[in-house]
Amino acid sequence: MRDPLPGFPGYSLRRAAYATAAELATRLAPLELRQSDLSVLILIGENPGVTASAIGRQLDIQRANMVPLLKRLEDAGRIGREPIDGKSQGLALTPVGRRTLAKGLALVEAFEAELLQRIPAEHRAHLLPALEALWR
Amino acid sequence: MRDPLPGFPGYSLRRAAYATAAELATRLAPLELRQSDLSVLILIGENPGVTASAIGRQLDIQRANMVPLLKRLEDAGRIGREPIDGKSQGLALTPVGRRTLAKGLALVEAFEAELLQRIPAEHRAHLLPALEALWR
DNA sequence: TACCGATTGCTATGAGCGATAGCGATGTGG
DNA sequence: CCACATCGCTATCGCTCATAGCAATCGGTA
Repeated sequence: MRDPLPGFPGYSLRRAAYATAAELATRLAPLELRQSDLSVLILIGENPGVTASAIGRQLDIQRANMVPLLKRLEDAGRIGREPIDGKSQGLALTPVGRRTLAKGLALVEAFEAELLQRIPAEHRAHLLPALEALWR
Repeated sequence: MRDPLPGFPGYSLRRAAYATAAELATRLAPLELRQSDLSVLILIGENPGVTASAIGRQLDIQRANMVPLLKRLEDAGRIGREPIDGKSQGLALTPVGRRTLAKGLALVEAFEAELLQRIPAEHRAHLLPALEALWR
């Protein structure tokens, strides 16, 4: 079948993103961890005491959408909240959260390394800079 | 805030894909055309008489999800169906569909060219081959 | 100090895309 | 001829993201 779509960088970008996201999700599933959960855990781990709003801004997740995400992490005993003042709360990992983060991070790092391996060597180093130019 | 995520190619890939998809969707909106609609129109335009199943296989869209998509295109008078045999139907563009395709395609090609321009010249040519290695 | 605009966390809701399970009808190869 | 694959379809669900609105609180300024 004639199909000009793969020749479009934007189309290939979306297909590649979907394919890799689906594969990562499969690998994270045994940990009962979504990609969004993990990215939030990573940020909380690196920045103990951050607020939900600050994380949302960093990851471009709307405040409204942080609510169920954080509730899920809290219900799983992975994060704790501590009031900073009357309206803000600082987030931190629990011991369980730290273990989950360690497992998830190891998994992701292995996966990311695999992705790079799939790319022909001569193109490999160019991917990240090219991608960053598209969204940062 | 400390944020190691952009250093992961997979993460940057998803962010870049989302950002560009959102921008393209905005540009297609005035045509009342979704990206999935346009990709299907493109394939039908290039392959008059194809079946819904064949398009779904090519684009990795489940048969079940092709149904509302094609119904939308048909309701908008953009495609027509003609029975091939008792269970298959060939799809073709209507004159309206051809016009829509031409507009959408022009828009997409301009957008894709813009995307490439955003990428520093030394990385530009490497993006497509690197992406294709990740999903094809 | 009193006030007003900005911020925070939240509820409710909808759109878009994708997935699965199952169904009746039909085509096709052994 | 018949078993099996395929086709188009219904129904339904999950995930991600979006918007609108709300009460409470914070912070800078008059």
